[in-house]
Amino acid sequence: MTDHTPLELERFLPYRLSILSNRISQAIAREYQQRFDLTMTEWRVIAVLARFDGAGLSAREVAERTEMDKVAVSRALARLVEAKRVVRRTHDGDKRRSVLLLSAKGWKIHDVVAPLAREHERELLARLDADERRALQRVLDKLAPV
Amino acid sequence: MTDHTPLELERFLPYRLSILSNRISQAIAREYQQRFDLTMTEWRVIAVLARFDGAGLSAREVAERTEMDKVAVSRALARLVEAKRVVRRTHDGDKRRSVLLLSAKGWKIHDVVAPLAREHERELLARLDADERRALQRVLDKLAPV
DNA sequence: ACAGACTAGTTACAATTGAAACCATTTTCA
DNA sequence: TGAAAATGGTTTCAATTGTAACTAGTCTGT
Repeated sequence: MTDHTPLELERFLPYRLSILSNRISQAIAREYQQRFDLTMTEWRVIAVLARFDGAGLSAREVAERTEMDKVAVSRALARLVEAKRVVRRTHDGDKRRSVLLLSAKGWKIHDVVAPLAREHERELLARLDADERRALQRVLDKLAPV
Repeated sequence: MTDHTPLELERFLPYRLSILSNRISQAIAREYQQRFDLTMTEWRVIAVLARFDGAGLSAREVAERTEMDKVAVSRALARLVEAKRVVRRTHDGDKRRSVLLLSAKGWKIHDVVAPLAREHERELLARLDADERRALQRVLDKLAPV
């Protein structure tokens, strides 16, 4: 008799995390997707460019920061530049590298979506008490160190 | 002067969850994908069929339980049935519905992958102390109620 | 009994994605 | 120096996925 002990999916951590994460990302994405015709990948690119404002990140750095692969980033950037949401110049001193900055248009989107995303996060966290919030933060630090 | 307060991605909950969840799922998936030529979708189908052993779930019920959409499930099932890892019969009394059961082959895979997945989970949770584990559980219950 | 609404599941087609190959440039080091 | 390796980024092609439309079967209300 072999051991058929099944996975209790509804308690299995990787599964629950995946469900939770999908639900949350989807909820936020729905809003900005139709409102700005923005994919999640594109939004993340905008978010890092805003976060490292003035740094003139390269595509590779954006990829690192977002943990997305470079092809995805390259494509997102192509669309963003095309839509004039991001300005792309060439690095002086290294002609391979691009220098990326949000345009006014890009900032405008950021300034709407970022508060919206924060609001969403706040609503989520409101379901937890202070202890639980702290614990969650600590757990994330331990499980997914940057 | 507009408010450019950027999102601090590295502290933003939805983002962190998404990174964490992807890392974990990928880590487990890598193992069974090459070892059994099994996609994540297929593995989840196997997992629920194992979990509700004997119930003879329909495709729709599998879709509900896995929170995947019915087309994805339909395709996963097509491959699983083709590979004789799942047996599909027709429900008596409702010829639309299928009745799904793991075959011996399917169980064999389950009996390797399930412990492997559990082991992975255990390693993850080992990084947390008892309090943190409890807190995580509670937080998940609150944020993603079944 | 049977028309219309509904449900289970599949198929077809377009859009998205992933892997590998690719180009241009820069770095390394013999 | 300059040949080989490495890096930033894009392109290409195939595989995966999402949406909508579809088939087949069941249920509902008259």
